[in-house]
Formats: sequence, C-alpha cells, structure tokens
Amino acid sequence: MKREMEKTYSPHMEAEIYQRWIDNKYFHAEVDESKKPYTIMMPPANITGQLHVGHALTFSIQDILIRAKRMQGYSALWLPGTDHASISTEVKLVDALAAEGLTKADVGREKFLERAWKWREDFGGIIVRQLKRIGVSCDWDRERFTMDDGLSQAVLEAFIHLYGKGWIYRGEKLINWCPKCKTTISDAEVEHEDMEGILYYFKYPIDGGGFISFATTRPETILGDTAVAVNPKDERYAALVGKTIAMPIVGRRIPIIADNYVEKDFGTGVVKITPAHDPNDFEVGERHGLARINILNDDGSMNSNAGIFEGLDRLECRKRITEEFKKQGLFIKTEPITHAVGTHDRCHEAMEPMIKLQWFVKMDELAKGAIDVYKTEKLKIFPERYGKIYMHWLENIRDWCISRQLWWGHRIPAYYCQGCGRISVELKMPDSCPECGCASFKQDEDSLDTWFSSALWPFSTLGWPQRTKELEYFYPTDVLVTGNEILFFWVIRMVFSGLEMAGDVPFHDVMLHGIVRDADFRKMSKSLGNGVDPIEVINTYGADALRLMLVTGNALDSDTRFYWERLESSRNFLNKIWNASRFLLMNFDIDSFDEAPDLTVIDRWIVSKANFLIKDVTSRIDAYDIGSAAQAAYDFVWDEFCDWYIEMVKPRLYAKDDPTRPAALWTLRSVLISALKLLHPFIPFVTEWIFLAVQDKEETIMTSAWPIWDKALDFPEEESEVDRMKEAVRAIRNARREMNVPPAKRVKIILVSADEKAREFFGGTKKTFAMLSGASEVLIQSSKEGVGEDAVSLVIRDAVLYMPLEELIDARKEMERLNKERKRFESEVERAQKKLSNEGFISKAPPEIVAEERAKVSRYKDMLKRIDEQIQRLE
RNA sequence: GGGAGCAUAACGCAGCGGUGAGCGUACCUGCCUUACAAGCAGGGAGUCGUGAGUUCGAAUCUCUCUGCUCCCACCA
Repeated sequence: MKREMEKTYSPHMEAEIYQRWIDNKYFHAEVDESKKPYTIMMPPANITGQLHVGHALTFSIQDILIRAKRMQGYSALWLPGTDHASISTEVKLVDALAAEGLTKADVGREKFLERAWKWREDFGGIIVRQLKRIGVSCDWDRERFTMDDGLSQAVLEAFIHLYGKGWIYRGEKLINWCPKCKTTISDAEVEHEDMEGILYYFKYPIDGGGFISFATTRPETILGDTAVAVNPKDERYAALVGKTIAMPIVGRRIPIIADNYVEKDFGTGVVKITPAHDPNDFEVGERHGLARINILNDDGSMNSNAGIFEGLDRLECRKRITEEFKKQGLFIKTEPITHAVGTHDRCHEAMEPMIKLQWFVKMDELAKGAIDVYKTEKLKIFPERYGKIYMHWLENIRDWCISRQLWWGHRIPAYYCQGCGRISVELKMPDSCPECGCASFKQDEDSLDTWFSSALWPFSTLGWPQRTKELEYFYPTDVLVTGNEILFFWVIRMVFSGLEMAGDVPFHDVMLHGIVRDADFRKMSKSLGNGVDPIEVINTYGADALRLMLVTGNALDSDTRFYWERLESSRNFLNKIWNASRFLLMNFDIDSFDEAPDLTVIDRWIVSKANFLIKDVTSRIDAYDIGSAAQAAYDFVWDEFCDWYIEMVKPRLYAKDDPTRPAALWTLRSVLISALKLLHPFIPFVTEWIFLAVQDKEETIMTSAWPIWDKALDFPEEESEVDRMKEAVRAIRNARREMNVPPAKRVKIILVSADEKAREFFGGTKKTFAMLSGASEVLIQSSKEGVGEDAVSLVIRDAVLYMPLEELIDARKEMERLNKERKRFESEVERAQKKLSNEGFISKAPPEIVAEERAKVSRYKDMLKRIDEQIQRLE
C-alpha cells in the first residue's frame, strides 16, 4: 500500500487516474438483473460548443449522483452524447463557405452535407475531450450522436407514427421567420427583448371624406394592410364601420371593420390590420375573411407586393414609407416607445411573422399526457416551483412548428408524387404512388427542428424503436439534470415524446439548476468578456477544486457565482484532507489488525459522528440537495475530524507503548475511509488517490461499497461527553487569551466536580485534555480543596476548572471576566423565566418545549451559583 | 401585461414557528505546536429590507410597501 505523499496537494495526477478508470471500464454499465438500474441521460452536448463553466456545473451534479448510486450497488448508467445542433452548425458552415466566396446554393445539398460531416469529425469531438477533464464517469462505450443511424431511424419512426395519428400535419400558418438564418423557428426559440423604438402616427383618407388616424411601430407593413379595425363598442368610430379607405401608395381599397380585439383606450383606438405579418391581425383576418398579402422576401427585403419599394430592406422601406406619408400630408407624428421585439435566440435578429406552408406537431393531445403525469406525480420536478411554470406552458401551448429550411439535420420523410401531388410519409422513397401509380417522387426539402430528435433522446439512445434489453432495463430513466432555461425546449418535449413513443415517462425526476454567473452576478458572455474557461481552471486548480466550488455554497435552484476566492478555499480543503491522510500514513506502522480494537470514548465519539454523517450525506444526495451534502462532509472532515479528533489522538500516537494506540490508528483509518467514500462523488480524483494510498489492497474507490448508517455505531452519550470536553478546552483557551498567558506557558489545571461520571471521563482522557488545553498537569478532584486564591475559575457543565496563574493573575481582571459571564447567564435565566411566567406559554406551548425551558433555567441557575461562589472566593 | 423568486455580519450564503441567530470568505490579535501557514488558536462584527397582522412565542406564517432578479406574453 503506502504511497509517498507530497507535503502539499497538487492535482497533477488527475489525468492518470481518469485514464485508469477508463482502462478498467469502471464507467461501463450493463444490463444486470441482480442489480437495480439507475439511469441518467446526459443532455447531449452541442457539437459546435466549447466547454464552459455551465457545463462543468451540470455535469458535476450528474457525476455526483451517478457515482453515489454506483457505489450504492446500482447498475448505474450515465449515457453521454452529442447533438447535431442544426442551426448552430449550419450557420458555422455557411460562414466557412462565405469565407471561400461560396454560398449553400453554389455547393448544393450533397456537397454541403459532406462538409458538415467532415466538420463534425474534425471539431465535434472537442467538447467531448474537454468534458473528460471534469472527471465525468459516463459510459463512453455507449456514446451517441443525434444523427447516428439508429437515432436517425428513431426520428423517422417517430415522425411516421405521429403523422399516422394525424398529430403531425402540414399547414399554411403564420410562423416565426428569421430573415438572417432564413428559416422558420419555433415559439420557444423566440426571445422577447425590450427595445427602444418609434411609434409612428399616420392617417388614412376615408372614402367620402375625412381621415382615420392610427399608430404603428412597423410602417412598412402598411403595404400589406387589408383592413383597419376599431372596437365595435367605440362610439367615436361607429359611423365609420363599413366605409372604405383608399390606401395611399398601393392604391388598394380596404374596409373599416369592427373587432373586439381592438382596445378602445389604447392609442387612437384604431388598428391597421396586416394578416400576413402579425399573429393578432392574422386572427382578425380569419374572422373577417380578409386577404393576406405577403410583402416580404425570405431575406427580409420587400417583395413585388411592395410595388415601388420592391427590393428594399424592410428597415429602409420603413423610412421611405414615412417620407411618402409626409409628402402626402398623411403623417401626424412620431413618439419614442419601448416595446418588446421578438428576436431569434441564436442570432438576435428581429423575427418576422410570415405565412408559410410548414410542418407542425399538433399539441393538444400530447400536452394532456404531459400534464397528467405531473398531476399524478409520475413526474416530479425539483425545485418544486418549476412545476407551475411547466404546467402553465403546457396549458397554453400552441402547435409546434418543426420544419426548418436547413440542410444539416433530419430530412423530413415526406415524398411528393410528381404525378398527382399525393404526400407519402415513409421510411424511404416509395417505388410508386398508390394514388396514380406514378414512380416519380420528390422528398420534402426541409429538415426537422433539432429538438425533435433530442426529444427522443432518453429512449432512442437505448435502441428504440427496437425493444432492446437495454430499453427494458434502463428505461424510464431516473433523473434528468439540466439548466432551468431548457425546460420548454427540451424537458417538456421529452416528456410527451416518451409517453407517446416509449409508453412511459422518460424520467421520474427532473432536477433543474441555475446558471453560473461571474462574481458580480452578471451572466458570462463573450461580449462582456467575463467568461471563465473551465479547462484553464482545471489546469491550475484541478477538476476536484472546480467541482467542489461549483456545487457548494449555494442552494441548487439559485444561480451560483464563480469566485476565484472560493476556488482557492475549495483547493485548500483538498489540501486539508490530503494532509490528514498523510498524517495517518506517517503514523501507521502496523500491518493489519487481527480484529477491531477496543475503542476509547473519544474514538466512539468520532465514529458516532461519522456514522451520522453517512445518513446525512446520503439523504441529502437523494433529495438532490447536493450543495449541503458536500458542505456536511466538508465540515465534518475539517472541524470534527481534523481540528478535534486528530489533535485528540496525537498523544496516544506519539507514545508508542500506549495500549490505546491501535484503537486510535484503526479509528483514524476507518473514519477517514468513510469520509473519503462520502466525498468521492464530489471530488473523485483526490479521494481515489488517497484511497489507494491508505488501503491494504489496490482497490478503486469507485466501486467500493457506500457506507451505511449502523445503529450499533451510534453513541449519543460519548458524543455528549466529548462535547463537554471541547467546551472545557475552549473555556481554557479563551481564558488564557483573556489573561494574556503566553502560548508556550504550561499551566496546571484542577478540575473540581461533584459528578462522579464527569470525574471518571476527565480522568480517563487526562492526557488528551492536557494537550489540548496546554496544561502542564491536570488534577481531578471532588472538592476544591487545595485550590489557591490565585486561580482563574471556569464554570462548565457539571464542573469548575481552576487554573492557578500565580504571578500572572490579575484579580481585577478576573472579577471583570466573572461578572461578564455572570451577566450572560443572568440574562438567559431572565429570558427563560419571563417565558415561563407567561400563562399562555405554559398552557399552550407543547409540554416538551416547556420542560426544556425549565431545564435551561435550572442549568443556568446552577452555573450562576458556581460563578457566584467564585466571585465570593475572590472578594 | 401575467407569473415566480430574493432581501439575514463588509461580501457570498444557511436557518423556514421555541437556537445564546449560524457557516464560508474577508477583517483584527497571537502562534512556523514534527499532517497541513493552502495551516492553528482566539476575537470583533447582525434593531434578520419597511410597516402591520396571526400566535403563548415570528428571521421563520399572512398581508402592505420598498428595492432587486428571473421566466412567460401578439397591445397596435
């Protein structure tokens, strides 16, 4: 066993350890009927992405869960993979083409896709390599890519299935169009950004005389107006309804109509209606049978319906229209306005609503299922409050536009007969048309929304639609861990897809976490330049320090901050546990124990504390309370184990002939090993390194058994006794400081107690007690006989400690100190007595609370009495 | 416009009906005590955002106000 350990912790061994884990296939999970399965599907990383600290957070959490469960004996599968990210990847490829002076059209679909695959080969693996640096223990043998053959097949099957049920349809509807990316986008991909804009006021001449004024933020859409609407109850305009308007510029005649959608009190109470470019207007148009005039080309420029403005960009057109209205005397005014503009979340270009023939997923039935599993708690969301958001979204969901005018992705499996136009939705191109017998088909040019394939991820990765043994065993998965911003895009879509395709929820629990922000709580972004590269952090501090820092100091549902300071304190903790282990190895000079030695009170105390920690950490992990689980282990190791237990045990270790020495070594090692195991999920590398160093055999910690709480190791009495000793030690250290006793000065301590048990305990732990309190000798007595008047006296539970200070004693100072103590207890007694004299408290508070309060009074009074004795002694 | 959340020590957080109101950093003081100065010991520091209410008892539950944050949303 014993490995040499450097004096200071350094993370340089991480790569070596990770490689060994891989070589030994510790990450690999198999179908194993003798074990229970535990499954997490890693949210597929975007192949265009670079690893950022957000990844580090989410993957650390998942790794913590999977490592804990693996040690608990589950067949724990964490399946990793990547996503083809259609828009992001395609944008990169188009940019690369542009750099060569080419366009998509120049190279053609086939060549474009060749380039795409090449690109994914060259760069798609970068993020995976970076990911490994974090220490993720996912099953790389089962790594998947959303465009693998199997997963692509699953996409086709799912599409065909939904089409067969009538839940996928093709229709001409108003969709969100990104003029920059030249594709449709779904509602979820539209971001609403508040922007400073201008509200333009114009007027239209009414046939038969007069004008009607209105306001708009998008004057260019005037070219597509097919009506002007007012509220039916608006008396100001009642007489105008039914009249027509001769539109300037385009010369079209459009009606004035009445519709409830218009609010009387907003603006002029008049709305121009552009059914082809506004969702509300579209609906008004439906109700009144208005024409839809599309005025835009796909690139956002004006089309032929714009007449003289054809070819202008929409923003340029906006200016020119305004000028034209001014010329014609129909311009009223402009005013600044802040309004929400829908933009594409990828490129932030202002999105334009347009009418287009697209493919949609009908949501009503699918949403019902997703709502139902949440209501019946088959699906739980942590933190709970996100449940409301989940429900709200599903209850207001609209059909999902899934077709994209992109090449990189899953091409829609719809084939149009060139003879009769019949649509066939098939796995592959049909041989002949069942309608007209013609053999000429054309496949739909569009591809599917990236999220359509990601929605199948929890089961397509396990072989669906085949009923594989993996699917049977690992599905439904246990928990999905992801950032809260992705609830709508992905989580909800996985839920209804899982229910519909695989016949069950894709996961039982959803655990959502926040994002990592910079120290000033700003989002990390390229434009701010405040991003932190996790690889750099790992290079200097190690993955363990990064993981620990990200996961502690914050509740899981709130955003966490990135602090270099906190990173250092995490690293310091690693050094602490490193050195505690080194201390053990330096003293561990026996080969083995025949049997567990008899433990002293102090050993039982730390064993009991460690035993409780096991229960605590385990249950916190199960509740996804990762941060406090880590914190509990951290506090135990640093405070209890290092600052107290190791210090207490030193005299026993240094005296080679001490009969309790083996017990100390045994306890030291077994408690350390428990702590290492409990900490392993959080800081896998150091714990493995140390585990190998302190074990008898070469055994990985990764598959070692998770500690289990044991009733036989619960020692409440010992805990209470050692706590009293700690109290005594602190009192002495405190007094020494207050009395200005030089640190190196050893002082005699006399403990006086009428309590036999207390005397016995302190008698048995004399050496330890003396060392901790810097005493030259400790006397234990039942009376204060022989205690001189030059002694400082310290009152603790069941005892008084005397510290003769001889020439150092300053009676005045000591009186001051005693009076301060007295005051403290007095005010406590007062507080408790006041409570007890309250009739309502006695009669209404639970009896145990009242009893506790009474006990406090007598305890404090007891202390007060002894303090008073000391005061008298000095007087 | 709708919804959710947060205000506790200088900073970051925990506590969610009975605690002497904690923890980590930072700060002050003293120590190189043979595991660790990336450390040890000790210390100061908080009318728990405001105002009310419920209760025997409120940092904790309810409402008001104030200030932040996030999500959703088609007011021209």
